[in-house]
Amino acid sequence: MAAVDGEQPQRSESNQYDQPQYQVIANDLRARIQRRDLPPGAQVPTEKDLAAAYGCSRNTVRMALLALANEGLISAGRARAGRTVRRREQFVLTHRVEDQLGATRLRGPDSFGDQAHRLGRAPTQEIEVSIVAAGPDFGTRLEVPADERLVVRRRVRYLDGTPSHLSESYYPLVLVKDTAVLDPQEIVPSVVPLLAALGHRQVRYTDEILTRMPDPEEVRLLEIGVGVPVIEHLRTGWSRERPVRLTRTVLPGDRHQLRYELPS
Amino acid sequence: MAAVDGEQPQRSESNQYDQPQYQVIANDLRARIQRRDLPPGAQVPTEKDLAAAYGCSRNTVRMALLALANEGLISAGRARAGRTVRRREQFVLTHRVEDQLGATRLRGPDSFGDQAHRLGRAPTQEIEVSIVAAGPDFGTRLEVPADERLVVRRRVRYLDGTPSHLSESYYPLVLVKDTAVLDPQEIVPSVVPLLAALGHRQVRYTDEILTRMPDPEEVRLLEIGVGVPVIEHLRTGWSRERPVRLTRTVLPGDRHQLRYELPS
DNA sequence: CAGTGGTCTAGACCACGGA
DNA sequence: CCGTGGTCTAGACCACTGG
Repeated sequence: MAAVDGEQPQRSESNQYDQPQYQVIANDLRARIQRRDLPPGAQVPTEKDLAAAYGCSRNTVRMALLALANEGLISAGRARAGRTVRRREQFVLTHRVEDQLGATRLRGPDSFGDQAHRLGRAPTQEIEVSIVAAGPDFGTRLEVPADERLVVRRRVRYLDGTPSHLSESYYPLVLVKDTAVLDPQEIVPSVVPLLAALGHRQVRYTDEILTRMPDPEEVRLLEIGVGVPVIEHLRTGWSRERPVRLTRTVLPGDRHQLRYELPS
Repeated sequence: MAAVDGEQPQRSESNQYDQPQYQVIANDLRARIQRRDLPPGAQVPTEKDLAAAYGCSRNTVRMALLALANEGLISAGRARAGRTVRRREQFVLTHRVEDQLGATRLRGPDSFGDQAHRLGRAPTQEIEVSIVAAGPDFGTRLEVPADERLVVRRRVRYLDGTPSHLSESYYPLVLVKDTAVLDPQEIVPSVVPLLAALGHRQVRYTDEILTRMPDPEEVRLLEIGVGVPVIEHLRTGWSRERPVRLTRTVLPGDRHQLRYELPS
């Protein structure tokens, strides 16, 4: 069945709807996964076997498998271990916002440690503090010029040694100069009361939530699999006068969800 | 440079960090895009030209380009039109939640029409009503058995004729039997006051936000490009006694974001 | 060590869309 | 029309990993 000479590579053979063969294979495998014929954790047949089963070349099978991997349904192969059907949401970390009974008790993504402990998992983190120019995106949100200097506290958080998520907080340098914010240590209880003591009490905030595919840096830092998107969560905190902090959290989509609990 | 006989396919030639060639090419192109050497909307060089430029086969170039497409950075090719650098967020639809000054004025994703008009764009929708079994996921959230029957109002919304997003609302059939909820028309002002009139006033709700890659059905319905993840937004509405509604919204990640504005 | 998936080649034909 | 990307083949070598 080569593309040699006068032999068309069977379009419309078992394929009345003129779909490429690799998509037919992908659809078939996808259906087998969804009807639990191939349950989560199961071995996907080897590329060679699939090629034999569907009567096509290994590359065609690979196109199907890569498509499924990009949909997040199966893992990439690891040599002798082969591919497996991906397990759904092993450890979902919930980022909760509550507003209970008039008492505005709000817990944001920073309750990470609490939740980890409640799940019986050991949270660790690496903190890195630096000073950067705001740039257009962050400058707009913090209402400062693009060349304004910001303190950024970047943390990679881990659960039981496995990367969980990335969280960066930005503060205008003028607001936090000569404070513990510049110290690359955990600030207890958190930066919010520290800002309040400096006269910048946070009275409201805005959350923006987007999704996109991770960049290679994030893939490396957070050990994100093929076909797994991330949630980007931007929280801008405001005092009565101005925005005082911006937190950017990047969450691998297969291990996290956000949750808001609110009165109607 | 084939894999013929005694000739290793140049590992470690211009490549001291032992990265596959297609990743080197992808990294190079990614850098050119990020530094606006290839600005949004620009033509990506043809596969043939890239193969010549990098001295490799077209398939290797294709692997690099497919990787970039899966990251959402470039479009798929359309014959003579070639590939282009994808434009960022053409029309971002904001789903806002506000809670202002004690007066709990909350606007959810259902303010779609309002926002569309404010943006000067024409919203349309297709509504489809059916009755389904709850299943485990929806059953748990609505606190009903998995075989409980639910009314589902499914709508595909469009802006200026272009698919915007998918929104499905689920109601236990026993709560809404013989009401307008079963009528596949827009309910004015909305279902929430209708439920309230039936004795199921919504007093709080829970939002769950996840991200994943779209399934082929969603790709087709919403015309989602390669490498674009979706946001799945689940809102469970509660009366004083029980959950009364569940809304599931699927938003293509390249055209939407969620936004919450809350007091601290 | 045997076999897996990852990478890569050098071809081929096709549908499609811009000029 | 002609060149583009989409699909497909039939090979090859390699790194890695499980038994």
